[in-house]
Amino acid sequence: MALKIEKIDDCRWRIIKEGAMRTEGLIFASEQLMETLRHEQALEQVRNVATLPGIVGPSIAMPDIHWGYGFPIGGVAAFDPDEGIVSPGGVGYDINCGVRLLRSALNVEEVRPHLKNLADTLFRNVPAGIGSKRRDLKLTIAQERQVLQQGARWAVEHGFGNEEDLRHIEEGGVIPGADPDLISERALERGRAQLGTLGSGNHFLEVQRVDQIGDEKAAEALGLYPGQVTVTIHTGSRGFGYQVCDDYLRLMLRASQKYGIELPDRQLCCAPLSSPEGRQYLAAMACAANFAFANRQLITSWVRESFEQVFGKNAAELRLSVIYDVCHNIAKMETHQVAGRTRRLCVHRKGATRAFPPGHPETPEAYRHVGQPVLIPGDMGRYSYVLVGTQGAFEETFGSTCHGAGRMLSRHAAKKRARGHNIVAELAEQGIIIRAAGRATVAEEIPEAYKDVMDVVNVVQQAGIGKIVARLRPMAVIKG
DNA sequence: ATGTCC
Repeated sequence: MALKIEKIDDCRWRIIKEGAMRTEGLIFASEQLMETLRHEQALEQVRNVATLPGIVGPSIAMPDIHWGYGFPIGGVAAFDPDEGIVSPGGVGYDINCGVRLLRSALNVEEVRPHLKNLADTLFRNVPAGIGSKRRDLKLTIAQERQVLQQGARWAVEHGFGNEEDLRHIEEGGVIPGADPDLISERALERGRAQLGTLGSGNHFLEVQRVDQIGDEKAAEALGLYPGQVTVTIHTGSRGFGYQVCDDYLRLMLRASQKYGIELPDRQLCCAPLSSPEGRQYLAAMACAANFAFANRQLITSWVRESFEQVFGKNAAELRLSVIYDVCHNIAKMETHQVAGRTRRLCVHRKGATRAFPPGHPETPEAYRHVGQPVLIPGDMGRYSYVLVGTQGAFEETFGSTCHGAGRMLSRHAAKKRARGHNIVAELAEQGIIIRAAGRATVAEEIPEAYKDVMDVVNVVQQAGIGKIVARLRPMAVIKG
């Protein structure tokens, strides 16, 4: 059935409510981005999400939306705790995939002469690639269970980082209510040697330089200035989160039947938030989210160590501090204002980033006057963006915004496009050093496979659901 | 995204 789509304004479109839809769809896109989306399955997925029980407000799509498992990637949907549901497909396989940004006291001129050495050292110290493991940190199951409950705090308490880091992570780096008893043996076994590894696909570790400032006041609050060197870590919960998602999809298929939930697509399988199955998923999901927070915290520690080795400077001189760490694949109970009423809601963000406004109590004190930092990676050839959350996002999108450039070519199409090209050499000509575990991953990740992230963040800023603070250019990229 | 199918 063809979707009925109408233009609201220069950056908003509505999927008109009809049939089994309980609410309308709201798409953030420019005219130009909408042209690329119009025939995408992803928009049907926005419509499908709108049929789910207890949805509050519209089924939302960000400008970087693309097709995902059940729910679109780049989607936001909020559900009432009594009438609504929670769905693993609304979070994604990589639970708490997220981005962490570190600033440094180094500038581009100081780093450039050591860049090759830095890339090699980072590549050696942070395992990358599918199935990558750390032989030096293989946890016992008992230790792993602690990680699942304590998240980034576990890493800090074991000598990897400091209390200051924890204050600059969404939720302080630990989601409450995690219950390791709800995790399968298989998930525990897969996760055991993967803590502190980067993974594959679009995950990366990048040394960058601050290229442009969009908002002086916010940049100053975040400690960013032109020519400064930063580091971005983009990874999630690895095979652990994948296995948790897989395990719970099975449970949710049964639960959907048990509670008589009609699904336009089996991949939307879910359970009422008020049911034992719904609560179990949230408690298991919290374990995977905490695994990912610990993962990014450990990698941060090895990034610091790598810089110390390469530059022969100590931590106090390098000042590699965490600006922020934010999730873009998660479902969380949050407090929002809906039609003038304060409500607790379960907000699913799948390929969407929390973007809380200035003054929000959950924004770290150092940033409270400017808004919560929002980290938007682009492709490895162009740039990434730092934004802050806005009141507009809080009112219109449950405090959410986009999460990246958005894939334009499938992985298969990207590999075809990359044929006959030496991507690593071509990027080296532009002064960007790539160190990758596998050639295939680099081909899948060619810059042309992605939309220009600038187009995406411009829509977000124009719509008022995010404010651009700075643009970051890649210098060295570690890939899976 | 993912020991890319236990």
